[in-house]
Amino acid sequence: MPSHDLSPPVAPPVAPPVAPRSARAEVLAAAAELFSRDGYPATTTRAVAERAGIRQSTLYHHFASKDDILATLLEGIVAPSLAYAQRLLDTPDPVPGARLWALVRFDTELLVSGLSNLVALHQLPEVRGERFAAFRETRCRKAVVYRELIAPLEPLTEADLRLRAELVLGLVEGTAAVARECAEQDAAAVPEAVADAAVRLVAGNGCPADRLALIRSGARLL
Amino acid sequence: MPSHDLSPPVAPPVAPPVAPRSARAEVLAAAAELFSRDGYPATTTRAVAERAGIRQSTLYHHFASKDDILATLLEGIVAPSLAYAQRLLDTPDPVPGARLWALVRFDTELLVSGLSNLVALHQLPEVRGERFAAFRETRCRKAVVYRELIAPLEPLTEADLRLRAELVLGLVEGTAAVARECAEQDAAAVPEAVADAAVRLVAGNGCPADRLALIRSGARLL
DNA sequence: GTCTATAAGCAGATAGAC
DNA sequence: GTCTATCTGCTTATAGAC
Repeated sequence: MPSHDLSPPVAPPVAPPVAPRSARAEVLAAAAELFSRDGYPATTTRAVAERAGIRQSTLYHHFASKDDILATLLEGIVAPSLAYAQRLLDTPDPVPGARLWALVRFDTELLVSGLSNLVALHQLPEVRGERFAAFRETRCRKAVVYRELIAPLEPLTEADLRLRAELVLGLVEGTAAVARECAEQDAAAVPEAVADAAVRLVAGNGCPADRLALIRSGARLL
Repeated sequence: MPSHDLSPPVAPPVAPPVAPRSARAEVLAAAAELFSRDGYPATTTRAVAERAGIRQSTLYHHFASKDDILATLLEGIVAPSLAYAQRLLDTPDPVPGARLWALVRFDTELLVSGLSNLVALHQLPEVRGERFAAFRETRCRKAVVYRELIAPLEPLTEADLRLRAELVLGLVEGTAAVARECAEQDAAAVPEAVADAAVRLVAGNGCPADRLALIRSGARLL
């Protein structure tokens, strides 16, 4: 006898509209929000658990420690940035400065999109530990990419090149926190403004508006 | 009988070569160092007291709370910056951009001279409390000064002006932490490099090297 | 003003039942 | 995998002698 009437008359359950995040993902999301808002040391594992809808002790089935949560978060956030940066290195510059513009825009967008304070953590004392070596390593590689993108644009000594790359990084990271405050502003405009500023900052002989427009259009090809 | 042989044959004790800092000053110095190095929440009052050469409980004879120490520190650091900024506002620009250059240089020097992380604290969650309202207020006034120094340099909309001022602030604050890492670099050169970068960043039509040299020399008159 | 002693609470992490 | 219960240690801050 066919069992066709045992099959449900309605459509079988499909994925709910909101993705059914695993408990682990729920914890990461909660931690990202709280670490950003209140800072890492000030956020208790109890608060993270509560927001994730589980008990404090259950955290330790998914993560070895509080540090482990932070490290996972940081690595996951920095990874796309580095991937994009590496891709840019393999692409020729359509217009001189276009790749730099694109990378700064990408990074700033990453930072302002909800996790600004989190990425700003790279300069926090907590991240000095062994557990975060991989994260710091990634940040160093970012600095190298910036140097390689800037080098063809300006005749600079090695020291000046390093310095200017660090200035761009400082601008990106320093602006992230700032951007959150000015929520009044069109938040979408901030990453592009930072990218413009970075290009002007790097250009020793100035970067007039028309050349900047050229760079912007070149960056759209990347 | 004269007691002349009771008086010491050597010179009477004079003030020791290192200034005899009061206990309060000692605490502030210790806290500045530790808050900068390890972060505010991670620094215990015990550690501050130990470094200051007193017991933990004795702190509370000089300060009402741990927050009180931080607030005192922050206000003391930001005050000279604001004083200098206000003075600049009362002085005409010898060369367009000279005042901006001078202020950025001053602020960056303040930040890199040992207390970088401390000033970077302004964007930390801890400083959101009522106790730190005065500090936040000061920072806002700094932003206003930057706007007023930038406004005469470029024809900008109100929104763009605000944005560019925030970018300069972000650059200054973001670079501070960075500068510490590159101790290899001539640390003295960093503030001037940041000032150069700020001027280039602001200039919409570019700032060639010769004009920058002019600005630098103009800033020396301030 | 500095000390000893201690209060009162909360942190991160673990044990073990279900 | 999630829970309840709890351990252990450390935190800021206070009380009160000297």
